[in-house]
Amino acid sequence: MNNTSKPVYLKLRDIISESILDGEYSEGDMLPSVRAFAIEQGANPLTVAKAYQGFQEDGLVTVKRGVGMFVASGAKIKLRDAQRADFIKNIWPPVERQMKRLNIELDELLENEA
Amino acid sequence: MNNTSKPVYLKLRDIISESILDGEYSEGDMLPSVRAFAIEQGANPLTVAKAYQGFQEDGLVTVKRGVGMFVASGAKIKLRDAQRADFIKNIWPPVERQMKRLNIELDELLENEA
DNA sequence: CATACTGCTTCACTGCCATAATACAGCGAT
DNA sequence: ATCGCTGTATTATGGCAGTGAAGCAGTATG
Repeated sequence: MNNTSKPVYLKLRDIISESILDGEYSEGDMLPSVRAFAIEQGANPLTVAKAYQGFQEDGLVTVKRGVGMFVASGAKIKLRDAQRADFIKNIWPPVERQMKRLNIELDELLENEA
Repeated sequence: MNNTSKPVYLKLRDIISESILDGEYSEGDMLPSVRAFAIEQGANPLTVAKAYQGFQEDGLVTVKRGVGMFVASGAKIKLRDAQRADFIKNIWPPVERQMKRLNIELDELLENEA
């Protein structure tokens, strides 16, 4: 949703997600280390670790202790499916409800970008 | 623990908004008192007051101290326009971005409800 | 004035987020 | 084995948001 009023570790998680979905990090690639990513994003290493933690719990990254964290096999599809399901179940319904309440048509939303 | 991911005072705010937009409370009508609405919604009076507070700051309700809170003149249109603007500016863009990223077509969203 | 409603203010508790300073543990190259 | 990287655990602290209890303040009515 809004990236401005969101906890840092969730924003970091979104950045990783998008990087994987967009192919910036392919399966088997090593993700930035917690320390490197922390410096890059101006965050605390522990906050980055907290963001990474969710991915390993979901099996999207595998940890080689002492080496680094790597994008797991099938992570891209798995991530895509999970986000699609979440979007359809949790994101879209309130959006559609709001559109109906405010009489917003899809046309006026799609015109705004060529 | 927190099955309700959204703060109570924001949910209350949404309820008020919808009631005004749907015409349940017309302009000049008195809104439920903080205590009455608190009991009705199973919330704390202070939480209700906090929800109401945002509306008076936006000039959508006028306060007659010691009497009650009343829907301001032009509140419905004002509220509708504000929510439309917010939707188009803040809500829709990330939704659309996510749809593109996940290759979600509008068709599969609109089919689910006939 | 007394009563009963109204909104609102103050103080405090709780939980979550982010940060910090260490310290520990695993791996690879020199 | 040592050095330098990797992730992880511990404990503590500051800040902030959400909620709640009690009481203060304004208004209408009799």
